[in-house]
Amino acid sequence: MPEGHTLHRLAVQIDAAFVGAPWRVSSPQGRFAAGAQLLDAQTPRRAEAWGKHLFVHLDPQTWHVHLGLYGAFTFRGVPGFATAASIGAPRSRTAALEPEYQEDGWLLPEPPRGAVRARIQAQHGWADLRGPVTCAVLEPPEYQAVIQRLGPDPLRQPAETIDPQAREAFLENLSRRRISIAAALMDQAVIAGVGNIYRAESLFEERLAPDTPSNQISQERAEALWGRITEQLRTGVTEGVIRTLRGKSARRHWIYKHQGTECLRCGETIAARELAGRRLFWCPGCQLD
DNA sequence: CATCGATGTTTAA
DNA sequence: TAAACCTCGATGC
Repeated sequence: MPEGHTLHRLAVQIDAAFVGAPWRVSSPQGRFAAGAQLLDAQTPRRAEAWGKHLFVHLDPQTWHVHLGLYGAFTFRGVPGFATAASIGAPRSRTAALEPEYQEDGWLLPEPPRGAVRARIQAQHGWADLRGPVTCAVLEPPEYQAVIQRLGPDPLRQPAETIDPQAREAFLENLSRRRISIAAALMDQAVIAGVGNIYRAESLFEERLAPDTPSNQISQERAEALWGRITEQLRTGVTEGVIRTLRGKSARRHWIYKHQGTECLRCGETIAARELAGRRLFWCPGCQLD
């Protein structure tokens, strides 16, 4: 589930579990050996999410992680060390840990299983990172370069409010592009944190046709879309999964992966097609403009 | 046991 | 536009 909500949950959890005390960093798989050596024994100062990017700030460097399609962190430790056992792409649940401490007072970690790019360890637990598309140590100018390419992230607005500046930046980005709204929402320079599921579900709830040119959407509709995405992402952070559909069924989404079935709002058959290498889902019956 | 597919991005053609 | 990256649960035989 690595859309924006996942990374914000991850930042919160890493902050709670690792920030403020020296950590141990290794790369059991070996592909991050040099970076791990730079981070090892440092004290992480702050974890931050921006869109689908995770940054853990040390001094003066920054650990940069992007989970991509199938990256994930798994957490293990004493009870209370971490709330979620795994954050990122789906991972099987593991059995409860039998805590055992080493002579130095640190929890004895289990041997890494599979391809663990990075293991970060605190005194009472650890986390393993598998399958990220990005795992790198950045110097301050490199960090600046990464965030300069990112558009506004709805989850960086103050809690329960809309930041007019961020929303305005989104509107400005839409108006300056001659691409469809479906393409624009996937462009992390337009809005950071939206992926294929939030794209489908937000356009559906706003009744926006995916092929509408982004620069032809009225200010009112664009502001409503920003508000809708904000609400959906915040629900994702709270629940840990993307849920746009409320109700008694286990079904979470209005249209994502429900092509060929009846739209729950208008009864028309939900459609799907390929757009820029990703599946696009929409309802031709009620997403009309 | 083999193959497929996925919430994503970068690079090459 | 296509392929590569890289992991693993789900699916199929």
